[in-house]
Amino acid sequence: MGAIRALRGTRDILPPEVVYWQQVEQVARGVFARASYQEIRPPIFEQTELFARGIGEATDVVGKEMYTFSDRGDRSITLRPEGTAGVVRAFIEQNLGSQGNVQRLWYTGPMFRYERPQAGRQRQFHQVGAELLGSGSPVADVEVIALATDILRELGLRSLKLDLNSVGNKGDRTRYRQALIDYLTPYQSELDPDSQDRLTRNPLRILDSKDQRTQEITQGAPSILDYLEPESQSHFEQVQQMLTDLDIAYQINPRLVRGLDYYTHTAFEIQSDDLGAQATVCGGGRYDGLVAELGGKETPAVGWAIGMERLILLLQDLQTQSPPSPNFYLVSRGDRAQAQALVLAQKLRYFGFTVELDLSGAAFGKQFKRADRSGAPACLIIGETEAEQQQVNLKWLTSQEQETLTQNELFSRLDQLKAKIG
RNA sequence: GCGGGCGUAGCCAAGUGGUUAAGGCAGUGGAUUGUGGUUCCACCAUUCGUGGGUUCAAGUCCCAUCGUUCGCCCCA
Repeated sequence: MGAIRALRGTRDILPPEVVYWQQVEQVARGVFARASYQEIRPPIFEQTELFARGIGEATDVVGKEMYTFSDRGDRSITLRPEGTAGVVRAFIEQNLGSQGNVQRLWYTGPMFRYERPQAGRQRQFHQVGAELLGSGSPVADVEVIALATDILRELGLRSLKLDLNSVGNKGDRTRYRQALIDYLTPYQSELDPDSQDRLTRNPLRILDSKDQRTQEITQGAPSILDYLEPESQSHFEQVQQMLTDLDIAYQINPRLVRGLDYYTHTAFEIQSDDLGAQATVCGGGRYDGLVAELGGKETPAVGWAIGMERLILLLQDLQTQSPPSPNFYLVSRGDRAQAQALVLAQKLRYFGFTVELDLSGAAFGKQFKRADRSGAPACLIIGETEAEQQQVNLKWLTSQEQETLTQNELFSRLDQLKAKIG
């Protein structure tokens, strides 16, 4: 009947689900705070150029998934498809690295990609991300990976696996790329069509093709790990050693390739078997070239992003959370009584209680039913009689005990009630 | 962008071409006109996502479209 619906790939996150989102945000905030990471909030849209240059013109994200439009001033604008480019732009523009010091930043918010929606994949989706700018040390890589594993572990998620790889520096990758092309070319006609396409454009991505024949062929392909310069190799080895020191389990996956062009050296993904095709909960790595690519000083950096929707799917399987119950449910009937109930509610709130006010004016029986459902341990009742006498009935919903006091008496006992309600 | 499944009330659903579209949860009213969590009764879809078609007859078959879901793709 002409009702307007949410756009495809967007959805309303309703209060029962928001509880999980708040849980994730709270845990993430705590982990970040303890590691001295500070929150940054860059804009949701940026010049298209930022993403084109940062993520890479040849990537699918830039090539066919961005929400790009012209604004009224004829600027080409893009809704951010990921968080790193905006953070790096801010880092450069605001001179956050001016003293050569390390910046530890985190962010959360919506991202936008024009894709076919499926479970764990929306057009508007949300990420929490961490970025450590200004350190090329393998310690930084591991610090950052540990943030992600800490958040996931604190949320109670087990049975996630961490895949680790090194994609080396630019030179390493150029040499490996050539080796891979040399290896694959004789098999060209046997590869799946997508992979044939990539052979010249982006051969590394052929490694994570799901096509069976392509997988068989790549089984015998050279490994990037054999093409790392000694320095890259040493970096990778130190990362592994430190992960082991921290008891963070990982497996090396030389076929792990990230889809965004800016990654160098360490690349990692955290995956779950319970998410179907969209198994990656967290992905990230080192991106030493990006700051310079976007016009800043040469600055090493490493970071990751967690997909909130996917994480919350896992969390909902694991535990049940309900929206919080109020301390008091306020039952009232009649104009004067309702007005007094409102005043009472406010005073209780100022004292720190959570209070839900029944606005229905319905029969007491109905209001009690709702009081019960609200989960409040106690309700306060003001009817015509109480209103006249400035009284209130305090009823404990568990024991059915009820007493009548004056409203002033109630206020004088708030400390005592606080102790009782907790 | 490609391929398959699905779309019945706020939610979960039965219904496989034949007259009045099960049931449950939630909701509303009442038994109980100022006291809940149990119980009982009543009410709650002129209509099956939307539009068209086939048929004497369509929720049921066909086409289109929108949405959703699974896979490809992509990625968090």
